[in-house]
Amino acid sequence: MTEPVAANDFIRDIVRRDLEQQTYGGRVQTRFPPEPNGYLHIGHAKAITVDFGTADDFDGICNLRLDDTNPDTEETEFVESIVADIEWLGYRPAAVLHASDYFDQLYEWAEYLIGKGLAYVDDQDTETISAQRGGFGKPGVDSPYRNRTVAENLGLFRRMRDGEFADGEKVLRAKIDMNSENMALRDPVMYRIRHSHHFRTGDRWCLYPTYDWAHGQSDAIEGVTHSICTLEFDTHRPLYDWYLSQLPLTATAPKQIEFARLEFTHTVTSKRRLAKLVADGIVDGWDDPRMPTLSGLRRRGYPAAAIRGFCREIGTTRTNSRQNIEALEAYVRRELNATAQRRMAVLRPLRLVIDNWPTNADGSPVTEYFEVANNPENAEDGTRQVAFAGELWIESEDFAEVPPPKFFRLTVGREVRLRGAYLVTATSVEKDAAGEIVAVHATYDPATKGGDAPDGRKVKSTMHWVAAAHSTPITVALYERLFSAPVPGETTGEALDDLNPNSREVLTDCWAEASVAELAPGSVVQFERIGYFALDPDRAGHFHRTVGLRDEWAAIQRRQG
RNA sequence: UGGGGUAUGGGGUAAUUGGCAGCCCGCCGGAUUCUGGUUCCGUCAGUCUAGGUUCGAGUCCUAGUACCCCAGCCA
Repeated sequence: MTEPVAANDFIRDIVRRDLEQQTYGGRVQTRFPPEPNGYLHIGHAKAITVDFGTADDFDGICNLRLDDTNPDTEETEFVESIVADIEWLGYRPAAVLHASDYFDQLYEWAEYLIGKGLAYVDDQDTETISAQRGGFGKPGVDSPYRNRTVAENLGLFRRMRDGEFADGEKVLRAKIDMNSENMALRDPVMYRIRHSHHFRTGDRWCLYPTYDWAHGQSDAIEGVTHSICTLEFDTHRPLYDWYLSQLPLTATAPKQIEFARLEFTHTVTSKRRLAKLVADGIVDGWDDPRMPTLSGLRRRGYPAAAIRGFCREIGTTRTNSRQNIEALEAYVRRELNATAQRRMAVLRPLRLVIDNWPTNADGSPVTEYFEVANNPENAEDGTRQVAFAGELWIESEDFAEVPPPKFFRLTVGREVRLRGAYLVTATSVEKDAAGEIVAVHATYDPATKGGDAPDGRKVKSTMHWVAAAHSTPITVALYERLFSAPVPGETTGEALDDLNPNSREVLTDCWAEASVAELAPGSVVQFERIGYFALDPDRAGHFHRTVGLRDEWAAIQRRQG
């Protein structure tokens, strides 16, 4: 699939203008700044394509910066997965950096602000500070500690750093405006005391900067020009700018730009809630193929190019929206149709017996081999040999004793094509004591070898099949969507109660043509007329359903009610 | 409740900055097809509301409405 040209969006307009006006001396630098407290998900894919894509388009650079300012939630495991997922998506950071690299500089700047009388140590607890902050439309009140002297603040702040106080006993606050209509400006907390082990800095610090105090300053230290983030930080921009304007910076300060995050129907994209699915054992881990994490989608066979193409396609805006998950799936199909090899497999087998199939001199059934294209969309993928014999498996839904309207497939008296092999006509059904069909009997027309009738007669259906004696058993995890509701638990924030009980369904009595044994682990194939399936990297013969084919027959049945 | 942000077909997203509302997905219909897949052609359908300015408004003005974000020592 050719990658579409990058959309013209408002972020690129801003960058273009800064380039024209030489705001940053012709430089463009962005950053992708996830907190390493979970795995990256499809929502992050959007941010990644925007951050890296914008830099790429203007010959700039984009760093990965792990925003590791909260030691209680962050782990090395998450850093490693983040690095791997970005690479898988097709981007390479100019550098892998950490906010914790700047703890010393941040501390120094905090003392600088204290020196300017712009920060103070507050002895009150969270609840008190929160109450004093006021509310929407209600002004805050000054902390009784707001007017401590510089010397006193400095002394206290150093003692905070030196570990003389317990968690929560004191905080450092910026002295801005307790009456601001922007809540972010009502003396925000810059540092809190946490006697916690940090996965990188260990026990060196018991003082940790908050997001607001760390983020813009980290951008400035790295030389970021355009700091692209999501919409919820919009009201933080004045604070972002305030900090930078108070510091002794020599270069032009970076610019925060916000855009709408990516959300999907039927999909949770909140790290907190994804973490809960993992913790509750509802999924097998962050990379469970049903998860919307990049590692989950990868295991499930979603091509990175499809995700990239989708993110480009939907553009970058400030409008909150929710994408239909089907739209992403359409991109996956488009990509896979061009790249996935075709194989035949039968998921719900029904025995088809060709009564006039010849036997060898010794009485054993004849085996015939047909050459079948690996991908009709791409001749370079070549062909393979598929065995055919008188006992076959066909899809049970491809036979109907009493055919419904518009049913083109096999029924007694009807001729259909077995793909690449012969035209066959069903003659009778065989039932067990309970009346269930256990086999269908048919005759084949030897003149239709390869699937074409010399007299030019047409059949309405071409079906897939597997020769019983030349097939290999496989298991297939269907992975219907994890949430049946379009917007799972959005209003309550907790409700994961619309979990789809069928999301884990695994079919075991499945047969595929023998050649699937040669498939590379992790590769994605199209089982013809069924869908795309990814071979599990660690379990031979186990397939994850990536996405189904567009299903015209299902649509017809729906229309018929 | 104060502030900030956003509104274009069923879902997304454009519109040369006041000049024919375009594109993608979907839906529906048709053609092709050894996958009821793919491909191709076609149809349906939109500027949040009410006023105003203008030869002309998605775009400008006025007044409303709806939705999202902010009162963590999370990010």
